Amino acid sequence: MSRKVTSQDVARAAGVSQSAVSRVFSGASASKNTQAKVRQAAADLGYRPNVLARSLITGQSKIIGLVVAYLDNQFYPDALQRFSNALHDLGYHILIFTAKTRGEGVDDLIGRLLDYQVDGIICASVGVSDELTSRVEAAGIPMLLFNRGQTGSPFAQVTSDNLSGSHKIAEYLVRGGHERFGHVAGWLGSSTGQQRAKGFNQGLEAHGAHLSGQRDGLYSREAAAQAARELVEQERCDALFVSNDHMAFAVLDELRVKVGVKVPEEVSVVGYDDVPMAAWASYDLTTYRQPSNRMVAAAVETMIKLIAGEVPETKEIEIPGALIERSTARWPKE
Amino acid sequence: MSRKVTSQDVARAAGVSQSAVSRVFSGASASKNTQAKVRQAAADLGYRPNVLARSLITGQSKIIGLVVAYLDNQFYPDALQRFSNALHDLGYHILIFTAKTRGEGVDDLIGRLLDYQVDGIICASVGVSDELTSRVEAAGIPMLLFNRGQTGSPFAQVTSDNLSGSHKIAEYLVRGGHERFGHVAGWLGSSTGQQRAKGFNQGLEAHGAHLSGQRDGLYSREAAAQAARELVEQERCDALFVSNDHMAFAVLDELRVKVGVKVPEEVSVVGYDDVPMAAWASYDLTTYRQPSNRMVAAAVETMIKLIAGEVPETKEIEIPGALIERSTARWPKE
DNA sequence: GACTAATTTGCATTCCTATGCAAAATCAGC
DNA sequence: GCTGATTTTGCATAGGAATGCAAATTAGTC
Repeated sequence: MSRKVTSQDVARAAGVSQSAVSRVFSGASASKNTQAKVRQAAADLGYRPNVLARSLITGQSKIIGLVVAYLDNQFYPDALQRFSNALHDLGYHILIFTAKTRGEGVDDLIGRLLDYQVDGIICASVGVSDELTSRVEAAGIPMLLFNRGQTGSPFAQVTSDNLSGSHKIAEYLVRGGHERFGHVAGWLGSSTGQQRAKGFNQGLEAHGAHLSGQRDGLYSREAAAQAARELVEQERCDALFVSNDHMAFAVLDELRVKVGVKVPEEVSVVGYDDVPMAAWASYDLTTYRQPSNRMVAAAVETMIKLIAGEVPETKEIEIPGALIERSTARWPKE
Repeated sequence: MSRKVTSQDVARAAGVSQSAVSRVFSGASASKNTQAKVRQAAADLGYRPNVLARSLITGQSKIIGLVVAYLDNQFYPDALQRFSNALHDLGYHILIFTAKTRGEGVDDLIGRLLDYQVDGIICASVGVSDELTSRVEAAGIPMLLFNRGQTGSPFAQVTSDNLSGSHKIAEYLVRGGHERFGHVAGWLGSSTGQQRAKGFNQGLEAHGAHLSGQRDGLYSREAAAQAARELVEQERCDALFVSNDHMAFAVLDELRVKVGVKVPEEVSVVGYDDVPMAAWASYDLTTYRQPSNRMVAAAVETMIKLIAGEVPETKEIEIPGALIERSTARWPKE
């Protein structure tokens, strides 16, 4: 409709030059007088600076690309919300891309992100191919992996203490007096999945126990439910560590309702993440908390530094979590 | 790092003019020969058009602003995912804004959206003030309300059949042989909340029943749980309609675990939305399906039309849902 | 009031791509 | 091979805002 109002229009109305208008809105020096005139004229005309034009010249779009998968896992909408708030407070905005759950097509997504001259890219739980890695590096765009590591990757990463966390879970289950331990892993093609499996294993060994069975739950409800059933029925496990809460809920549904075993009397189940839903009375899931607030804060802080060209002291940030005792696993008797 | 590769660079490398490069990438006419040369040079240099510069001149940013609240209600991440996929397929991208759960500050958000020259704005479950309405209208940016109506609003809107849906729920509960009906409303300051309350009421009346009590659940778990408890303990309701699944889960948790009543033997609970979680075995919630796939499809289609300057035949689109019988409400005996 | 230092201002240019226009090249037809 | 029609190409400019530079204005000092 009404043609766009430009800084030219404001300049004319205020009786100053276009540069003056620009200076007022970009916070550069300007006299009180000009400030007032320009602000007034801008308000009258309904002028707002065109961010796209601005970024063309400053080279800063103030846009962060966020690639996210697994939105059905409550951990991610929750993190998204936090990212959104934190970044908006810093004047950044989020261009969002949802990746297919298994990471194909990510390369294409990121190409499109680069087209938008994003100032940085955050990949939540999404891996990046080598080819893409070099393209992003060549473009000189900071990138950060969230809740996902990648060995040999040049990018920053923020995760929880997957290794020690699952170690502690193993310990907890051993102390709970269980006998046969099973693990419903996250997708073992992901570093996070691998780390948690490794930590759990090491934790068991460290306490003289061992794994009776492990299945890949692929971060999917169906696969996890199936895996749990097998571990209980075939391997006769009485303690299950499920690699994230999202799958753990499926496991609980399967065991309680379909298989018909009592949790935790017959089988203990421990998750990982402590998403809000884990505290809901119907599940009341014993789990390991990934502090998403602190993870997001760290990720944002790091990203801002990277954008500013600083080299953060440490590229791989690990936020410590904590075991949350609830009612799906037998409590150790002290 | 390496300075950005521009169309100039490609032109030089390919031995053609900058305009030629532009034409190749924007699909305008160009000879086979030039096409090949340019494509080759672009590939060598790793050139990709700068979308921001392009949109500056075309006036189309290919960005859609999406304002979303209540991300803890699974309905919205789910919808977000669908929006993302649908819009990406059409070459659009999403700038996402999360609104505080009660809608203050939305005006500010949308101002920032406008700064980015978005081609359109979708507000999911978020109301818009009158002042903002006129600003958006003045800017000539198409806007669409998703899962939220607004009387007298000039904007397009896509909702489910809230009125007839909750009417059917009332009917279902009456036929189930219940005696005292309670309603845990959505936030009654929202049109959706009002409509569902109204439909439920009318449905009861139409079958000779009436409402024994209603509380505002404010779309929050805590408020809903409290409301349900009151309706059961004080109003002795044996049938509850909860205005969305998100609250219904809280109600089930409260009633089963905290209050200790049997669902559906003592109290029936029906939700609204049919989010994926409603089908999970632990809840197995009887509810009314809002077909988010069709709602999103309709929203996207309408938005594209609006952007193209077409006037859609109908501004208020209502997608019919369906009652999903599960196990939290007594089944009517035919 | 004169003279220097410090601010403020405007001019002109830049960021990168798309596009109207005119010139150049290609094609078609005889 | 020539003419006219059509396509391809390059030139120049636009789109909106930021910024280096120099000119103009103001403030500061004695």
